[in-house]
Amino acid sequence: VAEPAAPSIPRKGYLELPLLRMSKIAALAPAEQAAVRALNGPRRTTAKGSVLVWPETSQFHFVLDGWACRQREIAPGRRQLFDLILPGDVVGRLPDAGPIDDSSCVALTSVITIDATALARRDVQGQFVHPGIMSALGQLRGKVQRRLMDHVVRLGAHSAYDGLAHLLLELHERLADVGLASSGRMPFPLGYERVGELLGLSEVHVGRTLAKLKADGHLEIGPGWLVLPRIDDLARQVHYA
Amino acid sequence: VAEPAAPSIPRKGYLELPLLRMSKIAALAPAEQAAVRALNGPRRTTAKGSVLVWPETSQFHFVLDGWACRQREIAPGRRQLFDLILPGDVVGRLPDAGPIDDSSCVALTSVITIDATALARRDVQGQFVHPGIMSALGQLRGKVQRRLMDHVVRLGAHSAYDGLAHLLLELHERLADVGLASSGRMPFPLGYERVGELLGLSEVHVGRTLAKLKADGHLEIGPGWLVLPRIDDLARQVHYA
DNA sequence: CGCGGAGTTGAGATTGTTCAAGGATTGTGG
DNA sequence: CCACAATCCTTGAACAATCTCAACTCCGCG
Repeated sequence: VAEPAAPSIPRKGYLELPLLRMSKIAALAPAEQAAVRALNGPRRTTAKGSVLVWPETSQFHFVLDGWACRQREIAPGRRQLFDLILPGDVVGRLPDAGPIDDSSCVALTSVITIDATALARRDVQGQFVHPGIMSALGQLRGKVQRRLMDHVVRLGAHSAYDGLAHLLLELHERLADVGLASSGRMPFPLGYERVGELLGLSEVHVGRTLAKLKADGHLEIGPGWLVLPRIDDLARQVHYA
Repeated sequence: VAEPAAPSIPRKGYLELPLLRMSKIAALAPAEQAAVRALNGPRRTTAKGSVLVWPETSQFHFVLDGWACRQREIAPGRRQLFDLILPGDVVGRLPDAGPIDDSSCVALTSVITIDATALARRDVQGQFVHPGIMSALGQLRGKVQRRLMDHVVRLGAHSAYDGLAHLLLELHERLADVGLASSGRMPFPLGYERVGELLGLSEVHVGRTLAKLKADGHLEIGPGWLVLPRIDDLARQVHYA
């Protein structure tokens, strides 16, 4: 039952993803849009399972393709995932970084990033050359914290069923923001064990709960993708957003 | 079995608490310490159960006495607590506030606060008059995010027993920082239902789990206070930071 | 063809919840 | 000083959610 994945973005259009992400927050000036599109540093590929690292000289990066996560190792082989990092997201040490920006960032699939430090350039007065971009980046950091709070609610106050539904709905929303998901269909490259590490559930129970979602007609799933066929119903049912 | 609570702070010494909190992060200049001690605005008392609010003109406040929390209402009568706010902590809208700074802040006991906006004063060049204080406040905001991450770990990766132990150890550490706890003894004005709302547990299970901690010789508890008699053992046992 | 990873299924153990009732403590008014 | 209500803690028993272990399937890949 192989279905096509979500719309794929041509390699040369990758930079549209962070642009879309930022534009969802505030309109960028044409010059700022051009500055993003003009990024032409080397693209760095991080293999699935590896920690994302960058040279000391760089401050932050855009994720152009692939999924990663923020996580903490609790014990050998046991970890808690805090947040997922999706195509179009920003990683690195923004000015005023918080602890979450410093937590280790691990590739869950093969991940392509590009250095975006150039966008933080300042003029001779010390003002940002692209204030709109810097403001958008600051608000993106705010969204990370907001998601962390949502995650606490999922873990503390939701059943496995509701928490899983919330997670999928949140991911759909984030992917839709950058054009990678629409009308319930989205890429989904995570194994059940990773989902379990996000939600504090065992791999087996993730499988059973997903099966329940399927049985309720709320989910179709295949290798690397999934569909929420009645996404509005589901959102209402679990009181999403 | 009434035991004395933790050392009480005389009313006129309340401002030492935020001072201690900030000093744990970075040494403040003598002038900055004096500026904190010189705060003399009216003290505002918020009744247990009420939301903490402040006039529009003020930016942030010190909590001088009492416990409060960050929380979100999930459904009527159902809420998730994100973090506790203890004496000496800062609340309000710092510059660069994140979503958690905006979340509703509810008094869990009677709470006394004082306006500290004056400390954010700037000179004619636009520089902060008390840069050490502002830097400390920024790092305190970072600690909030760090605690939010710890909370995710407690909720997602810990058993009730371990999570509860972690919570008590964290509170002891924070209270000890401002001189309100030492060698395992600390004030503890929370009911079990509140603890349950923090940890995503039912009130009944909180009671049973605390009983288990008592049975293991790790906890003595009374009205408004508790003792962790073998705090180092406990910290080791549950792998506390 | 065989192998390994990922998903599924079943059975039993554990953990945590719910409901309900009983005891202790505290504050209040008579 | 006592009676009363309110609140919080404790306990028991039945139930539900989730975990663990283990076996089995399915599929992609060398």
